[in-house]
Amino acid sequence: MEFPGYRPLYRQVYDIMVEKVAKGVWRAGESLPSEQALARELGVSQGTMRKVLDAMTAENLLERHQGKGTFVASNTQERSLFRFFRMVTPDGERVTPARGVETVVVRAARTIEQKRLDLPKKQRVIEITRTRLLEGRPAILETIILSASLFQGIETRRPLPNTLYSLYQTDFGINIISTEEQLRPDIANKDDQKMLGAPLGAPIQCIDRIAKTLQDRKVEWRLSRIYAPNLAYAVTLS
Amino acid sequence: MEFPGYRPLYRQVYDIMVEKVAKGVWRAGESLPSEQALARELGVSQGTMRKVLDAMTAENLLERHQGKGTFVASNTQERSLFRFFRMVTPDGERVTPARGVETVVVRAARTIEQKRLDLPKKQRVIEITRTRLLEGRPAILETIILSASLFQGIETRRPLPNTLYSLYQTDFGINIISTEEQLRPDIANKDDQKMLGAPLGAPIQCIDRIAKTLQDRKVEWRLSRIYAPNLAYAVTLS
DNA sequence: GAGTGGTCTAGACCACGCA
DNA sequence: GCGTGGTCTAGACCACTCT
Repeated sequence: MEFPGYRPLYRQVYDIMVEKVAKGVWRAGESLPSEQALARELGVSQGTMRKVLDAMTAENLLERHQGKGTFVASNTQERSLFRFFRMVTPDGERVTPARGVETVVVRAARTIEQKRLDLPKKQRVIEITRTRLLEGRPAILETIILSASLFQGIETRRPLPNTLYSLYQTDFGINIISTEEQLRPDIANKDDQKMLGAPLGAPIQCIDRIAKTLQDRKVEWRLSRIYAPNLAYAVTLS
Repeated sequence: MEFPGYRPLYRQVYDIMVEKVAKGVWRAGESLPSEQALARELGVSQGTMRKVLDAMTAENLLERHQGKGTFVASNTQERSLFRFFRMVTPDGERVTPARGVETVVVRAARTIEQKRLDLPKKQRVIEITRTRLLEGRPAILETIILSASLFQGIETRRPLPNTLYSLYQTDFGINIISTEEQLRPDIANKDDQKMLGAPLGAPIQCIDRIAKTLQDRKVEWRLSRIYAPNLAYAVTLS
């Protein structure tokens, strides 16, 4: 690993600004000072400041609106769904899930969970198991693992909202900005039959997702089993 | 639909440059004139030209290298695979497919094909059916539909390369820059059993892909059936 | 009209690749 | 040492929003 002997100014400013946003110097949805003010504050030109703010906007970290100002991006419910929930009808229209039943337990972390979430040893985790409805029918069986120390008290919030990521942000200061997903096909087992009404042996889409914060910290591991014969998982690669 | 009464200069320059790249004014892999030269040629400042070139770089249309120049992005085989082929091992390591058997036919387009590829009526299509190997085993069964007029003569090129997108680019001047995919789980049928050695009823990942050019023209429709028990389809959302 | 982000320019200097 | 892209600045003007 070569350490860069040269660090552009805008890179340094970028790191400072990301740090500030991550630390919550400004709340989600709140407006930042103007370009001018920030540039003065950090002792750089307005052009350099702009480069930084534009970069952060491109990464969905900030939102800028001409005439209004620069705002910390907020995972509103719709936006959060729109970004990370990818199921569509054959026509390409997005569907949105509704809440089903849920159970929450706090327990010791298993080895695999420690590994997937980079948890320290002896860490406790929160396990959320829930179903979600698509088109009025139970269609998704989800197991969600969270670090108990990061999400202290989430087990007492019942019922949980449908879009957990906005809850993470508003109540725990944790802003999910990217996810890594792996998809595998599977066939319905007895659990799927019981919870989703899927015939044994029916095709199931399994999604294994790790959700990460700004600083690339892995904070949620989610396993979803989806039985939705008429829907597909849509993604655009470019 | 409001028509924008105001068109920034860099937008106009962007459109001109994209048009030039699309028309093949410079070949894939070739270098463009320098920022300075292009700016002079189009009568804008170097800063504006830079903004355009940077935007095109961000869209994988150009590549820029300090000290060397600006180049038309080329879908080299590895790059093309890296971008659009998403299968990974449980550890997250990418696997690359190898060529299997293939058949090519030219025939009249079906209604569904006309619709998916926005083809004019009476258009003929080329249908490529092939298998691809993963880890030495037949694992992917693919049906590829192309407009016969765009890819005239491709049916005589046997064997076809593993990475079709570089062939489209080098021999037909068609540069795939984005794809829209829909994933659905399915269970193995007799074809899958025969061609891939999948047990009847085994889980199969189906991918329905439309590939698009720079101008958002839909040029390829590809249906893949994947039987790969130890692999997953990986994607990062951000 | 005041304040914000958005565009555009001109010019200086830096880092990199290559001959 | 030259030419390339990469960084940084200072300043002008434009478009949008709100009051």
